[in-house]
Amino acid sequence: MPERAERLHKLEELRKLGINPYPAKYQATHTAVQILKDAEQFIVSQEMVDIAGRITAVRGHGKASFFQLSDPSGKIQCYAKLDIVGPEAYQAFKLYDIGDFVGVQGPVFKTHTGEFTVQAQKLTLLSKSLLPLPEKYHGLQNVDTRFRKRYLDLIANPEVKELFVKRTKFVRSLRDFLDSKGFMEVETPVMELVPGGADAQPFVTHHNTLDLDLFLRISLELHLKRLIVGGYEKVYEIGRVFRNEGMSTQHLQEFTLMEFYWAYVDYQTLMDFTEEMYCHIIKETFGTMEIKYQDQILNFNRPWPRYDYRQLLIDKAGIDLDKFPTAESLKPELEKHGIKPDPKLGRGRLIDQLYKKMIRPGLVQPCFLIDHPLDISPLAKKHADRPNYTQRFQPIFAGAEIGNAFSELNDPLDQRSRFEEQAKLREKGDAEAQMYDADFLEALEHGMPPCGGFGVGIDRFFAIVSNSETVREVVFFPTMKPE
RNA sequence: GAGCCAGUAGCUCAGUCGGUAGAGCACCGCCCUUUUAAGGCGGGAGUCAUGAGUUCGAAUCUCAUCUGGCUCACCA
Repeated sequence: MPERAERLHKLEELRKLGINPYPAKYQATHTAVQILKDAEQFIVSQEMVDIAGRITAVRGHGKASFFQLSDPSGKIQCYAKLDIVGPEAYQAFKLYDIGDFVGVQGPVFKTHTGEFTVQAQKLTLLSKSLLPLPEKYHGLQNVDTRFRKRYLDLIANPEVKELFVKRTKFVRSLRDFLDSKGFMEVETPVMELVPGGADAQPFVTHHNTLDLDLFLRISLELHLKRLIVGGYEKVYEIGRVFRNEGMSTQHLQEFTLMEFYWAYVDYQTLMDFTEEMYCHIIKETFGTMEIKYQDQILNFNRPWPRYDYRQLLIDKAGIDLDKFPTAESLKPELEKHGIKPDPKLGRGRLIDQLYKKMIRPGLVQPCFLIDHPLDISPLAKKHADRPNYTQRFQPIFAGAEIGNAFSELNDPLDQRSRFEEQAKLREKGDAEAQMYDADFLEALEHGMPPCGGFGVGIDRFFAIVSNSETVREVVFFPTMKPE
């Protein structure tokens, strides 16, 4: 690595000049953007400014040099001139590299070509870098390297840095919204004896002292409902969950889920609330309700249409679920549409396959899918007058389910029989059927008030509304195989 | 998990028919005191992803492996 050796040599040279290449602190007075915003005033007042940042470009001219300093606010040009900084400081400056952190103190001026520039009177090395940065013009393109060394991506590609600022804003506006509506943010265990609340395979870990296998949670649901049993009426959690499944542009091994539970309301109230919440955070984050996604515009303005699950399958696929009460009776319908049904799977999964193939891709503009079949909703309350359907909805846009909610099942005996049904599916080979959680059933038997519950994967939601190609783009360090 | 594509200097990329490994940026030396991807002259820098094979000779052809991307299938 010849460049590294060269920089190590410079490091020694700097030390010989009596310069500490790694000082502990620096007190800047301004950011790049602050200076640029009021540059005319700074020129008139000749006030000294002081900024700290990383050198990201150098344009040398012998006894004077322009260089670009980048800080989190943006970048600004600086000028180091032998006559002004003095021979020792200029000699040291020649040993600086692109990538080094420096502090620059001096007045602001305007160059012949009209660029506001800090005229360095004092230069302070704040950290010497030993490895070169990616190229200044093309940046860092290699996706593998961008994800493995995200810090280089953030340095080289400003739009990536901006994307993550947006993500933070997005999550904060979600949190602010829920707080403003009187919800309490809580934290519940990541390691569980029984992972529940979703159809997914868990990661397993081991507790040495107890000699006990534990699962990483796949959802937040069952613990949050225990808190509703405990007497809270409005709780939410934003937390990481883990699913041991395939990798793709739409799936992560760990992702951030938000779930909230609200006592005494049903899914209808939740649906209005969700519409309001989504519109709020989109407006707060992006300042508009019309979001570009690939070659389309998603229009989030309310109200969003609400489509009945059964009716939609009738309209779009010509299949009335009520006429196919068993898995066996439904299989020919799947085959008719070119789906070959897995013999291990139950009626619910078959319905799900049908929906994913026939319905979901066509749902581009924001809408709600409502009243899902019982078979695919093991934790949702039934409709009193239609026991094969549940009080459930999913917000959908860009052909993806961005959220899931229902009137929570609080009948402990019904919940017990649903778990038993899931257990049978597991025995038949459905690895993603839900596990029997006796502790949760006991909690329900102590009484849970009627309650609406909602969950959404933050990463996918944000990936779509930020027009990101993949969900991995909106996570700093997506899981990668070792090189 | 299946198919297709890619991997060459720190970065972005060329590399023809199999014949000594190339450019720009970055880095080093010299020149240059208002540049904007600064400029000029010169220079250093490589296990061509890895491992086998074919060949007098392989970045190039063959096979296997690794990593990534895209498409498809399944999970938010």
